[in-house]
Amino acid sequence: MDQAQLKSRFQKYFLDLNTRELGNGIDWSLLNLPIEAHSVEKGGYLFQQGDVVNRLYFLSVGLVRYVSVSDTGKEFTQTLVKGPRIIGSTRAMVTEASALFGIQALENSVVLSYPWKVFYSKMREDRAFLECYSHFLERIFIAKEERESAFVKHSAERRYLDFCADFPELKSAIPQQYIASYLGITPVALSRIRKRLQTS
Amino acid sequence: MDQAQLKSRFQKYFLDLNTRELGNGIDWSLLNLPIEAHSVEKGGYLFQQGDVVNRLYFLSVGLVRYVSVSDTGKEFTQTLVKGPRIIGSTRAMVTEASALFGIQALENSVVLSYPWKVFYSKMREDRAFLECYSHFLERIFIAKEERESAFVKHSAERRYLDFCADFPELKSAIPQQYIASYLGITPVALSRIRKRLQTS
DNA sequence: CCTATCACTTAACCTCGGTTAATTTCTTCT
DNA sequence: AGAAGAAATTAACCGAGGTTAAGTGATAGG
Repeated sequence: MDQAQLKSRFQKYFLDLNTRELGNGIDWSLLNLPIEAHSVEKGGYLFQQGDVVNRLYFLSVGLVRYVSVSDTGKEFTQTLVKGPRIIGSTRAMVTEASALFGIQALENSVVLSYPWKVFYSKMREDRAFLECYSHFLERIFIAKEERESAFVKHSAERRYLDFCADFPELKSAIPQQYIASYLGITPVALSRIRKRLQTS
Repeated sequence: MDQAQLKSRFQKYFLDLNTRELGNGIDWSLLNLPIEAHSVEKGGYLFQQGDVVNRLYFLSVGLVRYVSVSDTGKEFTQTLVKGPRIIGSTRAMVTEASALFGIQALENSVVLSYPWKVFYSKMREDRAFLECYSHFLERIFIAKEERESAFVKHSAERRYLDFCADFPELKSAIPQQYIASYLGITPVALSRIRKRLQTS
């Protein structure tokens, strides 16, 4: 696929970010910057926890999880995301610090990227872009707020039921160990919960 | 205190949000909107979990905690914040949904506020404001990313030690039960941890 | 100064989820 | 189809933290 096609994919998604035609005003001509394409095969990592990553990534097609590893070696899946969607670590990108989590592909995936600093310094001139970017940040923040709330307020069993309701298509598509890791428990514990549920 | 003074306090803080003189470009004259002042005494709530709150709040002076209550009645302290700082629920404000947490004052506090919709619809015209707002969103998102990471990666004991290092001034200023709630454990468990630490 | 209240500590017991390991089922590759 | 590897289940045991309740300080108001 050539640059023009990659860019139009990226831009099309960026526009879709907002229902209220905000994105339409963005002046993409500001941006003459080569876009990069990465393909990550199932099980592979786009980047690892601890890497310094200052690129803006766009998962064009595929499925990934954000995974962080604890002191004691336990894996926790922060998010599951299906393309097309913007992915990456806002923190690492903005602060140029090393990432607190890695991104692993659960299916063969295609990712596009721009270097954030350059991308942002070009686009920040554009009011429409800034408004889109704010909306994007609002959305990811809200998602985090909701996930945090669910985590703190509900039991693992309840979280599993919510997961099944929220992602019916993922329930059977991804290995149970990743679901467990998303729920913050071990595969063994999830297995126990599933048994408890089916016998009641 | 009169309107002019309240506004200048608010604006001064908004400018301080960014080290790189972003805020200086904001055209505050766009905003002729009465600011409201609330005083919340120690133990009182600015708003409760479940309330619909669509205002932008600014904690001018004081100390508050964001607290959410679980299914089973357990309290969890999401954040502790000391003024001057912008506070509130981005999610509730932006989506006009009911808040997932309440805000309780741990000291007598003074809070200023604008109605978000009106405030934003006036200020969004201003590129400098949008850039400031983006930076604000980045910052709160990054803080959440870091707290989530600490929660997932570290034990309660480690989180307590980190808390003491991060907020030495709060360690003795607020009741231990709130620290426990911030760590995601009960006061009893915190007491056990403290004992374990001092004997070793 | 005394009492009521609130915060903190300590102890006994319990529960949920973690750990390890053995067993079974599902995939995938030749 | 059959073998090898990965994923899921199950069981036995353990431990961190929850629960309840009793006891000890502290602080504040009368």
